[in-house]
Amino acid sequence: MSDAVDAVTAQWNRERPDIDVWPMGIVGRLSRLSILFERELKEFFARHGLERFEFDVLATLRRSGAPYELTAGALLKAAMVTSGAITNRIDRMEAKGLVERVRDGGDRRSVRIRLTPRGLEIVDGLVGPHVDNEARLLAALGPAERDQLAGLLRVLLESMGDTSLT
Amino acid sequence: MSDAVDAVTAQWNRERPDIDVWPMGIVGRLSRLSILFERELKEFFARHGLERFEFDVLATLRRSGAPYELTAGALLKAAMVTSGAITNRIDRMEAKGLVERVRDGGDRRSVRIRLTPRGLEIVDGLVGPHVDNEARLLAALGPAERDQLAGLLRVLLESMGDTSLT
DNA sequence: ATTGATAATCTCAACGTTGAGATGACACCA
DNA sequence: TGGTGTCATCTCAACGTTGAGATTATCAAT
Repeated sequence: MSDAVDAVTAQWNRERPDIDVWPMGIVGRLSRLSILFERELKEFFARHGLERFEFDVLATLRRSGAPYELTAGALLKAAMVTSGAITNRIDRMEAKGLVERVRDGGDRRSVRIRLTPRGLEIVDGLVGPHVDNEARLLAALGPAERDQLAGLLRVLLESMGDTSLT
Repeated sequence: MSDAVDAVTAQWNRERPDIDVWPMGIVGRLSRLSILFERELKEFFARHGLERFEFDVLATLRRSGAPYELTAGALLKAAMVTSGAITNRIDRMEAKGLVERVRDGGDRRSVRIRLTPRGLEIVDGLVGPHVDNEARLLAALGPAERDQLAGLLRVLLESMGDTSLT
């Protein structure tokens, strides 16, 4: 079988046989898959009345454990967005009652973002279905292939310096 | 070794041991890698005076072969963006003299976007270095691992229906 | 020929992100 | 205690994309 990227590399081989474009076989597929997955996830969360980024923030807070709060800085690192984006996201989620800003701590520069009872309830009810949905997207792979793929991606992520989030 | 996603799954296992979050090991890494790669590519093209999307359009036209022209529809499918985005991109690239719109064909609804001599020269000089740059990002993988990874990603891309571009 | 359905592109307002800079707070050293 | 550098967050204008609708063209059936 062949996919869209096979067509791309075949074209390059015909037009520029002097160049071995093998890296596109990985980078290109990674990029396209990421877009397609993102679309599916967006659709899934929309069906449950949530924006993609909202679940992302809720899940980051939830998995950090009680009392379910993190600084804005920790959230922006986890989401890989800029500080402006996180401020905006928290503003909107605070207005919807999903999280709240807490400012009592020792360092008054930092803000702690805390899950509200409503936010906790929503994320706890949705993690399971979300994982099931992701599993559906990966159904084409067998158990051994999943482990293999995860392992190869881990090697790359490490080589890019993507370690820890705290 | 471990990466940021290992930290995420470890947190979930502690907080919600009832849920097996293995799909995150793939979807999460794919997403993060895609963002990191995108940043690197953006930086690379900036060093060569190009926007990321500009190279994308130039390369799509170049690899289609002489006379290096495609419809706007073909370009938006290849780039996976909406029609509004492609119109905007072509507008700006036309203003910079990288491509030109040609409207003579049989179907007067469609517009053919053609590489200008300048656009052709730029893309032909940059494909090689671009591929080298991508290879650098993948240097952590050995030859056999690359093939394995490309193959696994192809399976997923096919299962998502991502075939052909024409 | 006329109608209706589909297709390809363009238009444009709404939206979210980026990136640079402002603000306020902390830490260290003199 | 004053000064300097760094840090965490917020502010905001610029920018690009989305998504819906408008426009113009083609095709099939009658």
